[in-house]
Amino acid sequence: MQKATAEKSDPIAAQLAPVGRETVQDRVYLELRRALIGGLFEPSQVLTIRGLADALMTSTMPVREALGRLITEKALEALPNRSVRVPPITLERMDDLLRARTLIEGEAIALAATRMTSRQIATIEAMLGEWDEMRALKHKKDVDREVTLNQAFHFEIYRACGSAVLIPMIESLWLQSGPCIRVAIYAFSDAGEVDTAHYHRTIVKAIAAQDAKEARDALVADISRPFAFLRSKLEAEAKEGMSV
Amino acid sequence: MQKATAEKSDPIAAQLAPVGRETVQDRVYLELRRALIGGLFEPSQVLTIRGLADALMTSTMPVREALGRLITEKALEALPNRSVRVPPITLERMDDLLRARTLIEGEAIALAATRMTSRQIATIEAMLGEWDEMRALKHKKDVDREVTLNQAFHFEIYRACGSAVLIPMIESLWLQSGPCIRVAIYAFSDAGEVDTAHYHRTIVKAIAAQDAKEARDALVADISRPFAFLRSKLEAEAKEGMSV
DNA sequence: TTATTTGATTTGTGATCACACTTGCATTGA
DNA sequence: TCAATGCAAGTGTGATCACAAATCAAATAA
Repeated sequence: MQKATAEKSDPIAAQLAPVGRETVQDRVYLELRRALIGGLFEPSQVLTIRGLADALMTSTMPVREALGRLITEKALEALPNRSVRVPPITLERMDDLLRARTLIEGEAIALAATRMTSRQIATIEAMLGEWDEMRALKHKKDVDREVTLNQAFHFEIYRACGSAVLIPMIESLWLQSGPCIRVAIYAFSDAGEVDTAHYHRTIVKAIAAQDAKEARDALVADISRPFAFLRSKLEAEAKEGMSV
Repeated sequence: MQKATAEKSDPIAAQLAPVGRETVQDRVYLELRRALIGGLFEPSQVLTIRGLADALMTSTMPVREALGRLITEKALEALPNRSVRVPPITLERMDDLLRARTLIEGEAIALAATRMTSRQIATIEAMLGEWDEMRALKHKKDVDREVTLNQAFHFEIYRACGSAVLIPMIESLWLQSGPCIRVAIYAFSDAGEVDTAHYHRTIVKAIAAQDAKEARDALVADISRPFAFLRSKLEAEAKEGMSV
């Protein structure tokens, strides 16, 4: 019995879960992904291989490969100096990202709206409740939790679209817009919280009714908001920079 | 004068082109990309780091990093055995890829249709002529050249859409559908050539007229064809497999 | 003959090292 | 005082090695 595959005849194997063998590189990659989507790095911040390796308590090898992967999906940027940084925010890039996100995530939610099972719908409804719960005790604004919950809500829907091609593209888009979004949420967290829950409720309602068009519209409104916030902030800063 | 930046005041610097410093890893990555889009690897083929390193005449280091990057953009697939292969063809994946491509490339060409300068339009018109030229001496069917020219034509248009976010996504989609397309072209190269030129002419005409909708429709028809070919081939094989 | 086991080879992963380039700072010169 | 020079620390890249896991083939047992 040298085989690695679990055999039904083995009564012990049936009780054991496969232990999995994820590599250090994968852990580093996923950790950096999490940090980027969560906005833990700020735009234009420069990252060094050895610095990250120290922080993550590994050698440079897994880090450099993870950085390379993040650069190819445009989550990070390779400077001509060969140093790498998280891409800076510009108005053009924001608009570009928003257009791509409405296009692709809109398509994904339209597909999901006609495919989600009642069980899946129940899951995102439960998330709605979790959201209200968090908002109830809003004495401390827990931006991290807010971001995480928002991500979980959206991807629970996207997963249901059934497209193995669209979902990675959406993840890439979130990776790219993560740093921007965090800046927007920080700047407008008070104004943002209320509306987010409202839009999410609209989305759930539309999906429950299997109304693809309504779901898409609600989603577009949801993801457009932080971009609009950020845009107004950037424009204000630009104007201020002019006058000073 | 230690500075690396070219200075206008220096009469010598004005005549020298920057030498550039692309890494071995980049060359390996681009070479593998080219091979994948061109369909030089066949679906389900397994690739080894040391094998590629020998073929490319480098050490394993640049190759493994390039493979990692290609895996993150789904151009290659990491098996649980930790070996990597080019993804196999399935009907579901084909439909998935086609849907994503019509969605995103359709949007890109619609944007390009309203933005292309007369100079850019002249460029793709010239490509049309090149296509006819190649078809004129079709005694030997040069599939490589056909694939290359087709790619150049499409990306000349996509580049004009002005979206730094959409273009890399399109490249990723071509990377993923490259192996499938090559199989389709090989199987139906005789039937394919004529129509390709026709659709490309329609596309150019629509763009020249700045008709975004017509351009999108023509593009969708163009990229749907090889997928439809491949689909009929796969279905035929599946039926054959049933009866045998 | 067929199934299992054993051993040799191949393969991916991570660590370490050498080298070249960049960057920052102190020193030197006008 | 200010710019240019030179040195030192830091950083990315590629090569090589050690190790564990996987694969394949021959040998053995049923």
